Amino acid sequence: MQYDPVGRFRRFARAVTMEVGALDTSFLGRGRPLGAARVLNAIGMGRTDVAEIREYLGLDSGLMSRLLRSLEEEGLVRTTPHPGDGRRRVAIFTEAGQREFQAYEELSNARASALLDRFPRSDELLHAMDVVASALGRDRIAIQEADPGDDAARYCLGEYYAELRRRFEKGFDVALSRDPDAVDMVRPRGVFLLAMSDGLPVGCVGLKGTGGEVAEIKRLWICPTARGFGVARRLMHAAETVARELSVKTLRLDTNSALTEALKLYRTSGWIEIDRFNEDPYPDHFFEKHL
Amino acid sequence: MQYDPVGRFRRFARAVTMEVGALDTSFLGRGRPLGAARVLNAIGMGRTDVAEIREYLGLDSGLMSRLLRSLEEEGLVRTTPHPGDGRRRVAIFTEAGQREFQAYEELSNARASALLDRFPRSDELLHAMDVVASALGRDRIAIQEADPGDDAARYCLGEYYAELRRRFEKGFDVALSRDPDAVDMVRPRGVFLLAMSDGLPVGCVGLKGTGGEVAEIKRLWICPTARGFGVARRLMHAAETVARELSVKTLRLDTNSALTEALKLYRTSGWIEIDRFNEDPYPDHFFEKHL
DNA sequence: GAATTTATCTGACCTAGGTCAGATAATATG
DNA sequence: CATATTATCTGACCTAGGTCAGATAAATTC
Repeated sequence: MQYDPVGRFRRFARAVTMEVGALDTSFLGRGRPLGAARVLNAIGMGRTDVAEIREYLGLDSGLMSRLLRSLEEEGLVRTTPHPGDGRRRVAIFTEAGQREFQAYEELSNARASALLDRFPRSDELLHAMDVVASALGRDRIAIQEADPGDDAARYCLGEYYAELRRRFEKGFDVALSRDPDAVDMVRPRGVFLLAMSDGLPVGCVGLKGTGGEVAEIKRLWICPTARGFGVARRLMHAAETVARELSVKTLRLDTNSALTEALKLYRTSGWIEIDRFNEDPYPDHFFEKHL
Repeated sequence: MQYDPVGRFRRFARAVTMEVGALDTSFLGRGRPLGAARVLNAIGMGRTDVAEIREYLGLDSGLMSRLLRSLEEEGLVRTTPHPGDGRRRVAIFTEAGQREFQAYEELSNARASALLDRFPRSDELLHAMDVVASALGRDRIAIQEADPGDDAARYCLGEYYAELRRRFEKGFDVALSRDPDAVDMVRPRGVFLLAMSDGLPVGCVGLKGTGGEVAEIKRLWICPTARGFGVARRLMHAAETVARELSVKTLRLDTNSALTEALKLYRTSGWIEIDRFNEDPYPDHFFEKHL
């Protein structure tokens, strides 16, 4: 039974603006107005180009200029001309700025931690927060290349194997499967792609190359909270683009009929079902696509 | 596997301040500063006492005064002296004010609706929002009396029956159970209590009286998203308080061993297990408490 | 009944945030 | 090369939000 969806959504909005708003305005508390703190934070997040910060924070150029100046006067930031374009400027932290940013980070982490500690069933709460954040941030999910050995990549692979164990009737043991060597999923042989939603990995796919004209798609996984937003399609598309760059002419993949969403995706995006091409015990469907 | 809880929480905070912040500042859009709109909204939510609004919005008395004045000048609000206390003032809507508040409500509803419509699996999203809102709003859950025929009460009872169907081995059919007459759960014979979390009912309990010195506790239910916050204990405590007001000396209840949390609650709050006192097919445990 | 407390109002003042119209210099376009 | 366009900066100006010190009047306490 649905008890007034709009009312429930608005209750949610009220609850978070009360609690989380406090987390946002907590940028106060170090004797600096919110605007300056936000710029400091944007720089800390790796945005150095002034125009980029300005666009990200939605600021007027005049205001932006003044905020940067105040941070410079505090000795937290230095601005230098952009190497390739003399009109632009880039902002970088001084050592004091780096320390100040770290102080904000620790303050934010401590608050978040304290808030989480207050709740029983915090894993359920975190899962709910993931669902909400993935939904609200669906338009900001970005595809990026990663090393298959990175923490984020290993996290995705771990979740992927866990899901196979749950969904395959006989379970899943990665040792029995043909586990591709990591080097086959690193350029120039292949690539490993992650879908990142504001810092959280929510999907992955591997392109396992051989150095020749045939390569294989492996390990396509989307976090349950990020399904339905077209992330799989974007990951596959990005993998195909890399394959073309690496002069691959034919892509192959195998999958299991328990993975119904994946099967549907392959069938609606130009893949053609072919005969079994390996002796892996888990797959029962095989596909091919010419680039 | 937990991928950095604090990071996940902060990702959530960023996502909602982006999306939901827009919903908050949407109080703009009718040519009125946020402060005035928030006061208008507070009045619309039933807060008429000026001091009460001031405290709710956390405003300085000077600012509050000016905001009220501006709403008066717009012809949206009238202030009159408080009937019982000449220092206080109460703010009430004029007809134009009522219309303006309605306009804000419709605007907010439309935005919420549009935002929800963008998502597939919106029931999953709403459930996640309920989990988050219940957790963040746990300190604002209020117990109130209600008529067992109200929408909110019927919603709780419906969820309660659905849960029994799921949890009892043989299912549950309310027609086979001794369904108390509604009048037994209305004063002066008994009472029906709801736990409300910012407008959403998240729990209930019935006190079914006979007019005599013995009464029964029925229909204790807590919404899954609100469990672990002590709501059941508060509901039971409130029901006992009403029972004492109604001169009840002995409380009884029956329950089923599938409802483990309830059993645990009764055993740790002064209830004593007694022999079966009715022929209802579902319960297998019976308790009594002397007030 | 005098002294204190409480709720509201008023005027003076301040800061943060934001807009707008040029100025300046570098780059892109014809 | 002349002419746009772009990124930033500067000064002038404005509004919203908020603080503070009294003023006023009603209620409470002694």
